[in-house]
Amino acid sequence: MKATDYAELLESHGVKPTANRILIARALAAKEGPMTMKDLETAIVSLDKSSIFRVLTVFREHHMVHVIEGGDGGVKYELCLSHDDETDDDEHIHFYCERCHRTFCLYDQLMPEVRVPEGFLLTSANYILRGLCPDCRR
Amino acid sequence: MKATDYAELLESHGVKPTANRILIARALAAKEGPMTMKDLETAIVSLDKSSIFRVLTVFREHHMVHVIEGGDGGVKYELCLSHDDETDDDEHIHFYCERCHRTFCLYDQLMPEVRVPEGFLLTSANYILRGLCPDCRR
DNA sequence: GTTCTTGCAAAATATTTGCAAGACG
DNA sequence: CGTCTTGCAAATATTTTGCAAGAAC
Repeated sequence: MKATDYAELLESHGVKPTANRILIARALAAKEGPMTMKDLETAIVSLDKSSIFRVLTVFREHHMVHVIEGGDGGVKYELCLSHDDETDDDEHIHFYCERCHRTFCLYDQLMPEVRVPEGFLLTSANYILRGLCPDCRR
Repeated sequence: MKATDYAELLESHGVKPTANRILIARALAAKEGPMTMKDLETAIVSLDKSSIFRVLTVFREHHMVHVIEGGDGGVKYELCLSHDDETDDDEHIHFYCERCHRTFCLYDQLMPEVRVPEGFLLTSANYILRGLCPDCRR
């Protein structure tokens, strides 16, 4: 993907495409699987963590990223490739390995449909499995 | 539930039933919905947070509690009423309200079955929905 | 006495904000 | 100019550990 494509992705979510935001979107896209803030700090040394934090806050508000939690207490972010500014779609299940602390995307396992009780408004969901990955299991 | 019942619950998970552990199990059972460490610190002023932390660590290791994440980055704990020392069962879905920050238990929505890829070993799961609760929606 | 548990203090992490300077239009 | 964004520093919040005293067996 080119920088201009990221600019378009940002705009389609109603986010002004600044240089830093494109950088961060790019870094998120480059990595297979979700990233923590620390991952991003390591991947983009030129940016301060507060800048990363604030960009991620904007991304969250505009549903540019999926927020993944449930592994080890930390929050992870994954670029959302759909263009919806209101809700998170294209979400999938993750698997967190309790030994090596990696998070795997189970792309083919979409969020199971659930019945939300009367009156609740659903905007996003987070389904994470925990256990041991093939490498750590043996 | 009486204190002796909690002692039994602890023992059935292979945890020695000390006074503090029973206190914490009791506090977890008393509250509708999962609790954060802070909730527990507030509920049991007589205990130091490090003690609570370590008790929760023991509980986790012995699958005495479900670890709920995915609301606001914080970790929440919920007493696990089954007696299995190896895996978490009786898990259900939660709903986190992004405005009032409460977490609701959807007791009737059990964890949807998912197909775990070859080689992965599943020990627990965490499915949390996010959005607005009936009170905050209006 | 040996081992496990607890409380206090403090370290280590992680998240979030204030503020002034800079970029953008 | 006026508004939005950024970087640096610093404040908060949270989780985790060291260690000595106490309890359990």
